[in-house]
Amino acid sequence: MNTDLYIYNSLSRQKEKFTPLHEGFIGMYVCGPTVYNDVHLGNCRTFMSFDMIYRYLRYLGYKIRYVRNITDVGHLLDDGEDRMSKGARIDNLEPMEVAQKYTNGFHHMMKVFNTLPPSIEPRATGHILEQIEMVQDIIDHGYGYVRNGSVYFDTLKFAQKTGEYGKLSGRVIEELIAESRDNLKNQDEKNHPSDFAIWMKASDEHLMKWNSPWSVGFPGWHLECSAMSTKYLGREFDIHGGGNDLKFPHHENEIAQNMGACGCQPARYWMHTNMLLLNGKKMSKSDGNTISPEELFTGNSVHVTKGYSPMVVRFFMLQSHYRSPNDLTDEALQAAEKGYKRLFEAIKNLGSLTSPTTAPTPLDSRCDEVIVTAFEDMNDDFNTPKALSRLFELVTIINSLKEGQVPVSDISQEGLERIKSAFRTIIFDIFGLLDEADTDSGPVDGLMNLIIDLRHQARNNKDWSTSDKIRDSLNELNIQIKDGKEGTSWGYK
RNA sequence: GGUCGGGUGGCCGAGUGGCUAGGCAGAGGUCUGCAAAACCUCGUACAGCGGUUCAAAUCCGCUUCCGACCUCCA
Repeated sequence: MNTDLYIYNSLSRQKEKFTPLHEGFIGMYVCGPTVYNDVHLGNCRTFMSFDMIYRYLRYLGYKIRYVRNITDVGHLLDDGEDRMSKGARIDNLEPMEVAQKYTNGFHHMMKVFNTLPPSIEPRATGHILEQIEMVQDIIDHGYGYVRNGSVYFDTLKFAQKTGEYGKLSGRVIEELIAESRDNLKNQDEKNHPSDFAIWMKASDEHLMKWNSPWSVGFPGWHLECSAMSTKYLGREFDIHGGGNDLKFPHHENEIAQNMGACGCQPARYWMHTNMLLLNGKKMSKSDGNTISPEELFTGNSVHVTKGYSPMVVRFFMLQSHYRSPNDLTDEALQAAEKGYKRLFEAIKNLGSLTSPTTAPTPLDSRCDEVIVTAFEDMNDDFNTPKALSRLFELVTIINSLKEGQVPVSDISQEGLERIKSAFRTIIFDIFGLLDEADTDSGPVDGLMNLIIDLRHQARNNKDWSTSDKIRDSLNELNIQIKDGKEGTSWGYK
């Protein structure tokens, strides 16, 4: 078995063997949400992807410091207004009240999707000092200049000296230079159009502002990630992640800031998740092509015919690779829902299986091979759809054993235990799925056993009208009766 | 316009020079009192046009369509 992990590195545009900076330890930084609005479903995909990655790295035995920030300042709109301030103005709230409200909502949604909390979740407003220090470092190294109280990053100088600007996003600095010839005159304070603010002087009516050596103002958006990743993970760390729409300018500028301040490329592996589409198009509020997590759960949207549970959504996302675009459609969700239920039904069946066989069997080796392959798929840049397909190969075997199409003695008890263990590890620990049907407690099981028993008696008496009435009435209640070789079981449809 | 990534069967979605992806839907069958469930079998596929090759969905070129970024965005 190939136990090396390969990760697609956006910087090199190829899969690379993963080697951490410090053996056994991983530092991972993921760009978190801007908390000025309810969390976007596409955002959820990104964080679920990195949750799966975090979980898999943990499974591999690494000790991980997973840092995911909360952006609560510095994110400018077209008109120059800060997102937080705008949210505050609209809702008539303190900026921090807005941040708290949507942070709470974000945390709730992350919990609903069963993502693990990061090790550290720093806020931009809690790290103003670190950001000011970084601006100073950048100025000291000659890559920042001050204009009217604002500080800009000198991309041209940085590009010429290091040759690094544009590497991640594929931008060519010569083109940026060429562009500048036309635009230079219109540039207010900047030397070059691609220069970006690392500190901005605040206007009087600006709500969120701090003292600095240059002005009363606020940090540029790209700066927080540079400052906080450096603070918690060091100048160099292993993995930096985010949505691929952040590649430029955000991540490109982050690299420039880190290099400008400390002289080194911050992350060894840059990982980018792809977009979530809705009906083949990008989600967009303005043209109505959008759906919120809540609407998806309740079915209260023109885009879906019914609600889909958080775990079905998570399963749906696992069915595509994190680097591929994923098209959310009602039909695809229905398919995912059935697949999810089939998988968890098999897990239930697996739990009830025991075998009298003690010696290894051919079926044992076949299953072992499938399991090994599933982990190899995960080692190949976290290929969850492929690993999932292996699991479904086992689902068929499990069901055959359960229903007697294949004698249970064909597999050994130890072989069964290995499948159980692999399922636990992959489905629950790595994929982060939960059994949503597993909420029954109290009298329901007892009642169902009683009903099934009565139906069994009716069937023995060939009283088909009674037995069918029980079956059909339960069916109307969304309870499905399953007559198997080993007796009758039931489940929610 | 520039940069990057895509177009795979009815739907979603892996694969990336010769070898079954998988899920859902469909057809036939086994089982069943009848069904359902489960299992078995089956089908149609690689956007189009050229080229390279013994061999291409996979590599190259062109065309076309879609998405992301270039301006706030996961």
